[in-house]
Amino acid sequence: MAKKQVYDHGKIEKKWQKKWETSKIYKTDDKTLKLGQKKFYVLDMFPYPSGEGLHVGHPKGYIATDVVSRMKRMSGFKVLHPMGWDAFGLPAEQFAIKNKTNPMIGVKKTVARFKKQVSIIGLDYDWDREINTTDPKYYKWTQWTFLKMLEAGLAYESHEPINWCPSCKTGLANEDVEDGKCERCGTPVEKKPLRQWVIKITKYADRLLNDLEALEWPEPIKDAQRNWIGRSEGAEVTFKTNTGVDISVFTTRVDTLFGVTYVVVAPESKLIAEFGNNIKNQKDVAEFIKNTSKISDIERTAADKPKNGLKLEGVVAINPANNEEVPVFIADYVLANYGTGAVMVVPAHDTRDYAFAKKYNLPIREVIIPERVDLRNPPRKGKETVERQNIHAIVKNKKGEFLCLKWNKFNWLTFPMGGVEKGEDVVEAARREVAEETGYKNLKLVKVLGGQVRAEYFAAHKDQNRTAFTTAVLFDLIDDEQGEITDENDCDVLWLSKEKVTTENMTHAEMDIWLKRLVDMNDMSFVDDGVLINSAKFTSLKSEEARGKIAKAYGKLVTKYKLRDWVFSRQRYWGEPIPVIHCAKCGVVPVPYKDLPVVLPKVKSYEPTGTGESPLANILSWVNVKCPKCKGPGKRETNTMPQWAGSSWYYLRYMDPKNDKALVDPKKEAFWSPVDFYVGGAEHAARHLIYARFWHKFLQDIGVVKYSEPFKKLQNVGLIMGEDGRKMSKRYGNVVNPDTIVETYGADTLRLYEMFMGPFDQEITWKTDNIIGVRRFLERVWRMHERVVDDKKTNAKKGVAKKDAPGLENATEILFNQTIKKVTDDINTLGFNTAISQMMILVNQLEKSEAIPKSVYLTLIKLLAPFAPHATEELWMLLGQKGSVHTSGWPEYDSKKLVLNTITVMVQVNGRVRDQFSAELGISKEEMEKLALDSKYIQDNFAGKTPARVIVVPNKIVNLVY
RNA sequence: GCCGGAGUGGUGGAAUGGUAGACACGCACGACUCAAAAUCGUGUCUCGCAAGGGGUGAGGGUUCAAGUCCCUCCUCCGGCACCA
Repeated sequence: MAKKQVYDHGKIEKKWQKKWETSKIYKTDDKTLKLGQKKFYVLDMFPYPSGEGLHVGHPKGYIATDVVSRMKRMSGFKVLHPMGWDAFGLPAEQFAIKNKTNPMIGVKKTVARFKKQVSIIGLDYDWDREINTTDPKYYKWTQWTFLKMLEAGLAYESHEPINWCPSCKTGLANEDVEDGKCERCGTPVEKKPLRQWVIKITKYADRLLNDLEALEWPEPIKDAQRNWIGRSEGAEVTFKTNTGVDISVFTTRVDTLFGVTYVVVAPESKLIAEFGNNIKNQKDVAEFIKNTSKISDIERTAADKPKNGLKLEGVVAINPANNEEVPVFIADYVLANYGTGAVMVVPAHDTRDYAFAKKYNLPIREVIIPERVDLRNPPRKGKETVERQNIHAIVKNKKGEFLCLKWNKFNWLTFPMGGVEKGEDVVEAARREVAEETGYKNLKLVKVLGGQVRAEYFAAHKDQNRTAFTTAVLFDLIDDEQGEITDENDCDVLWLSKEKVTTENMTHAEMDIWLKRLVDMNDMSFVDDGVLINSAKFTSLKSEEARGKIAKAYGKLVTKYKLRDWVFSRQRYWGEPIPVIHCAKCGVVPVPYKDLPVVLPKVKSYEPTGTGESPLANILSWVNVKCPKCKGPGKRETNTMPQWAGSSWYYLRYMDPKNDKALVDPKKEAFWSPVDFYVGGAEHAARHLIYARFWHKFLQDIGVVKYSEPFKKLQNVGLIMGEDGRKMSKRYGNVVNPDTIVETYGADTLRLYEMFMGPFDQEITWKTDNIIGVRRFLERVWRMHERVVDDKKTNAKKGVAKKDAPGLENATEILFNQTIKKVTDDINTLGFNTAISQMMILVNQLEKSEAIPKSVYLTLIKLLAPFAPHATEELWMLLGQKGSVHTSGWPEYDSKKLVLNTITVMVQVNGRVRDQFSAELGISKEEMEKLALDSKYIQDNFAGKTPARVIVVPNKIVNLVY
């Protein structure tokens, strides 16, 4: 048949890449779009073409989308698989500064290099749809959308302090700050008041949160977004002050309102100025504010976070719940831009407040206590309920044993315990009870073990239900001196080791709490929900119930988000100009739509000015324009947009890349949206993926797009690490260049290897040594073509009828069908590694036969085509097939031929495999059981015995339980 | 601290609750060769000569049966973090 041919990957790959380019077989023709036609939009997160070039980690995602795209095309879908460039931003600008050339030139070069590197891998992009965010024809529509947002009141100017990177000399959005440092250069970020454009993304917070639900995204990414949006429900309560200015606070724990012992205001809060001369220590306050602003965020939020504050002398706030006057502080642990910028402080029930209160020696008032119901002595119906103040005395001797009482009458095991009598404090009461019940006199107080615990139980010795508020007091025993035991209860006094003092052994319902407090002696603030005490008419309510009632009585329920509005200005050159004009008379005037795009002018110096103005401010001929409204003198906005602007909607432009009348033709948008499959790095969870979702929702609101979400299914690519286990980076000298691998092993091998390495979404270490495995596989497939024969011949040889093609032995034919099914399923679920391994299994099997039916081989070639497009295309041609394998149909399997007729049944004894036997598929349960009992192992070991139980799993297992 | 994810041979990894280690790398031995490379074959979790036993981070539990489900803990990775 086919003549002998060597597998020369270099020659083959170059040849087909050229042919595909000229024949445009991957072009997505959309002249004939019909709604309802099967479509598949598969998208890579487009790259920032940096000068560094690619390493082998970069194309992993591109290869995956390529495999999916090719498989879908072969399956008859209309496929959109485009690529473009996200090219605005700092790296290109730094390049410009260094070389004093327009960044456009640098971008052109790096794009060309990038494209070349991508091309040799044989990806099936439709390059006619290539886009570039820095192309004025593209950013015209970025600017257009901004104007629409301005119109909708979503874009506004603000002068509040923002994150400022002193090294990049530009403002940053919250999302661009990591650990208090600039995400790009690592410089600690400062706060700087600056005029800037901000977008009200917070208005979409609820929709961004709720719509996550229906997305087929990895759960961790959805979680990261939920976290970032940070919805929290709470209450706003207003504290009146003696200054006439009210302080409004936000809290999620309004149930603790009666425990407020002071109020704290953020140093940056406007309230400070509003209090004015009421503040008696103005000088100190000013000093404190100055010092706080000097410290960068990174220090302010450093590891152990010391909380600094200062009392505002002369200012007192009134707790609306109890009309109590409480002092007002400023402190650095309160943020101005979350909630109301002021908090009510409840040291007893918040760890931060607790730390602050301890440091400044402020009162701590407990209003929530844990509660337990004693399940072993639950309250009984019909019995009187008595409230009691109790103590539990926990006494430890030098051996570390605890003093306990064994109650003979009730089978109880308790600490010495009892009620607090009039005029006694808890420590006195505890000493008294120990003396009365055990005789021990000499105790040294260690500490009171936190606050009270509420417990409900039945006190059998007094025949009444108790609601006890119990305090535990911890003592060390000084010596064994014992007085007389005066208590009349029949108890034995015991010393029990630590191991015996457990929740199981001890009768106290509060035991788990005591044990926890014995271990962690420091943290005494109780932050969980519980039962209210000291809270007037709300006392005895549970936290949750109390929140609703207290909020209603003294404030209102509100919802807050951690998400902040999007700081949209950059004081840099290389970005989309924000299309507005400032006019002395008319204020902010949008550039008329017909004048878009506002093209970025060429400048001599790209250096950032650092003054808060972008370098554009120096180009007077560009800056000075007529006001479009009054025709008077105006000035262009010189801030530019962040890099995230252009990438927030690029996926829409691929659908209609050359349209100069609209952002995208609605018909095309309706056909292609949403992106069916989106692949990229997990690092974009909180930025690109939030901005893009927001942008899309806005476009939906103004009728540009049809659906509410842009990306239906998202998949993260796992990083490829260097051979040393570290991130691939020039810094570590562990970079592997894909060009070298393609040169030595071929693009098909590289593709197969990257897909075979391991689970697609998992981080994995590159090992050049392992590549040889997939290369050998490819060579075996290649050599096999020499043994291909017409199906008629193999059928004749095996004596099978023609219709039973492909004329394989039964077992092989089953394997063949299984392979078609598994490869198809696995590509759909991104199990590329197991898809390849299944093909390897088939090939290993086919290797054993002398002749391979042509139809079988052609099917194998098709299955392999998405992974190794060049070699398979060549083999397709060598076997005399017409057209391209990539436009041939995707194979289908025979669902009747997925399982063998002869099965192997395992015989288990007590769940462990001991023997096996063969049987016909579909054998009855009874038959299986009988054969299992007849098996050699059972006969040898259990002859004559009847199993206690028999479990039969049809066609698989018989488990005999003896 | 909070929220996620993951721990399986020498290595990468595979296993709808049903034969743990598929597939591949590496290694060992063998065939071919004057020889080597390439290729092909056999073996390769572990203890044991064997029969047999043990084994999926640790410990418990559910089940006829657990890598898989539940609980406690340990380790590693990722995200968020003074968000009231």
